[in-house]
Amino acid sequence: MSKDRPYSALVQRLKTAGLRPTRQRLALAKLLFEPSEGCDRHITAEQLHAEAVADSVRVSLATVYNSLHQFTEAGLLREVVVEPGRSYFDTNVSDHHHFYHQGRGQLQDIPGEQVQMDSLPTPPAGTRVARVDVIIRLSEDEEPVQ
Amino acid sequence: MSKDRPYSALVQRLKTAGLRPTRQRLALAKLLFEPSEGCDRHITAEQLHAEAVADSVRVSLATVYNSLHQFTEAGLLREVVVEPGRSYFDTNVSDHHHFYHQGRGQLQDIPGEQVQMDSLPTPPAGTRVARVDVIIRLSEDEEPVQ
DNA sequence: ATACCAAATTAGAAACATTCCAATCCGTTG
DNA sequence: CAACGGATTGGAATGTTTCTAATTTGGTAT
Repeated sequence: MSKDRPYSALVQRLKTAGLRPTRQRLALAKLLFEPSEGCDRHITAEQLHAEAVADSVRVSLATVYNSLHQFTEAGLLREVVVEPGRSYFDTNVSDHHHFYHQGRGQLQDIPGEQVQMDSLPTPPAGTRVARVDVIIRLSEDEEPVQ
Repeated sequence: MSKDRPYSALVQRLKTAGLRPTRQRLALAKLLFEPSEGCDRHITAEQLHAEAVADSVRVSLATVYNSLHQFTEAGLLREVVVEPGRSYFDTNVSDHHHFYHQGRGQLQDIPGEQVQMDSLPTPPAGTRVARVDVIIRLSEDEEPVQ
């Protein structure tokens, strides 16, 4: 009777998104969203696959890719593109932006309200704004505080 | 005596950047910067290579990649990453941002002054801002003007 | 329960952009 | 014009992502 209790929230989340709560999707969702619900992760497909394998979850890389894209389409994840040849998936889907630490290859969230734009251009005719991405690219500071 | 006249500006541009004005680099620079000096191009390595080949320039894809990166390091180009797995190179190196037409896979410049930010977060300790990229992602407007 | 169907998963191949490599070529300098 | 170092080259290698066709699975109707 308590069989699916610990997963019920995740199961519901998947069902609501129109995704069958399969063993693999559930395990991936657990890894993505549970470490602590407020904690925002920026993870690649390969990394998530490695985590799953390390956690003894039997899941193929293809399924990880499929799931990440399905989660993204469902609004459970957000895809972040900051470097060529690799996609990051962000568990934070609220309105926010990113620091990108070139060199470390590391992403960090910036709460939406910390970036205020007081003017945006109007989109070209026949189009509408789907999203605004602000990426603040960081370098190592070569003159540390003395 | 007028042997290198038509190229002198480009030759100078390469030399100033510390790049030997080889046949290949000159031809690529011509394709990139000459179509009309004010016109801003967003081009991939493959596209530039195709243009070169179409223009009977004998140059390998490896050299196109090398040159694009060297031009970028020299500040003659700017690399723009908007979709995973492909890099665009922008001939406009002034302060500006981009519309990205998802679907068409097409970039369009936004003059710097059309995006005004009245607050930016301070970068984490030990880092400094290398660049701020604003990408306005556009979708097809599903309800056109009637 | 059981059978069924559609959806999901899988391993491996394929695709794709990009980088690497070692051999050759070419610009520049003396 | 010789020689040196940088540039170019084709092809192989890399890394990520997508595709494919076969198999497995979850949900539903029986």
